[in-house]
Amino acid sequence: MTHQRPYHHGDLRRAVLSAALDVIATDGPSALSLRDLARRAGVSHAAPAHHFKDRTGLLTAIAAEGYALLATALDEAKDLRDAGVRYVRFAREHPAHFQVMFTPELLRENDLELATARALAGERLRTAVAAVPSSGRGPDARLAGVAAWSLAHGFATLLLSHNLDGPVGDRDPEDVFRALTGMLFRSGATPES
Amino acid sequence: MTHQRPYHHGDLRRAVLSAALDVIATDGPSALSLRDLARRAGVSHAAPAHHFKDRTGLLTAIAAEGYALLATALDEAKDLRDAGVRYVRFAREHPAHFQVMFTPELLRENDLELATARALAGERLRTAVAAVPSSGRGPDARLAGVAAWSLAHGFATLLLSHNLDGPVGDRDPEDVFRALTGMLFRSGATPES
DNA sequence: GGGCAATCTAGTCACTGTCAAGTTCTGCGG
DNA sequence: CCGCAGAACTTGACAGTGACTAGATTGCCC
Repeated sequence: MTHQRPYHHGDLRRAVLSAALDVIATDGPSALSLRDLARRAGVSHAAPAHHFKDRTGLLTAIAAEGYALLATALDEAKDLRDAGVRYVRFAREHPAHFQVMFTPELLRENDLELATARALAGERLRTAVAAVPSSGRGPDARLAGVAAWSLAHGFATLLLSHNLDGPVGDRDPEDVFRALTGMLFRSGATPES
Repeated sequence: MTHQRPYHHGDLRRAVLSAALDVIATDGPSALSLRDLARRAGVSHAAPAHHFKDRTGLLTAIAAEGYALLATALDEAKDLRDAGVRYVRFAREHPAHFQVMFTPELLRENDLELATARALAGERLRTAVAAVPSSGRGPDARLAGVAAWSLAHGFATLLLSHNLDGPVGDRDPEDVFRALTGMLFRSGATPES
């Protein structure tokens, strides 16, 4: 596969992508520089633009890849709680993807690959919600989906932004999340006007 | 009437801040340019740097202001659900603040003003959680707080990233959120539409 | 008034994304 | 095996950016 490459890199697209994921995970998307990525790959400054049209194209590709990864992760979920756990795990294992996926102003929203990947992930989410018997497909099956998604998404987001470092401490975040869902969905949960 | 633009702007700090909020709300923090803000204020390109040391300083000031606004909003909350509603309302009314507040890599974390404002907002959140009688101050009062925060934060975040445009439709997001909490924290009170 | 610090201007430097045009390699039909 | 179309990459240029500096202007307080 890869051997000597004086001129052609071999798999520049993948190299740039993974370098970008590193940068985003540590310093955020705004610290991303195409020239820096090119430097890391040992390639001229304009080479990445050939694979991803521009900066937005690179980020869009990352988001699409993220939605695809999320879809496969949710695919194997046993029930809704497991789907939530997998959602949180995905955010922790792929923080760069996660961050970019939910920052629409960085993406080319009309990109085909992005749209299909996102649609697939949304489908997976919806089936996980529909698997809960009590929610049925009533008018508030949607509401249940929004509730579950909000909880998982909020937890993941706060986790990544280091806002739960205190409360969670050194416990396994997935365990904490499981405890959360057990608390909310048990009958006779904490009443509240 | 004001005659020709004087040498001194008058309130450049406020002008730059509000222009920055406009830009961030529509195009995100990465689209923010100090030079552009200076241009909008009709001032030389280096003028903003005198008020906010650098780009990071500007964003840090915005985040601090955001935490202060959030603290006062939560201050008047009647109960935990109301606090959640106010949290969502804050995110919708101050999307730029909200976005910057939870993007730590854009901020100067050791800034004093930021730290105190954040601490105050956190205090308000904690008292709102503690006001729920059954949660008491047991070992999972923390857990309840994380649950409530995650739900509200996730809902707000998904809302701002236009991921709930479908499910929520044209309903008032605050009403939807109220319905959510009624669903999760089931009690004697029937969830309203 | 006189001085002084806050405020703003003007110029520079290194860096960035993007474009256009050139160069080198690869795959493929003949 | 050849040759050539095009993909992959380079090179060079341009405008815009953040950060820094030195200097100009102004309001303000004694």
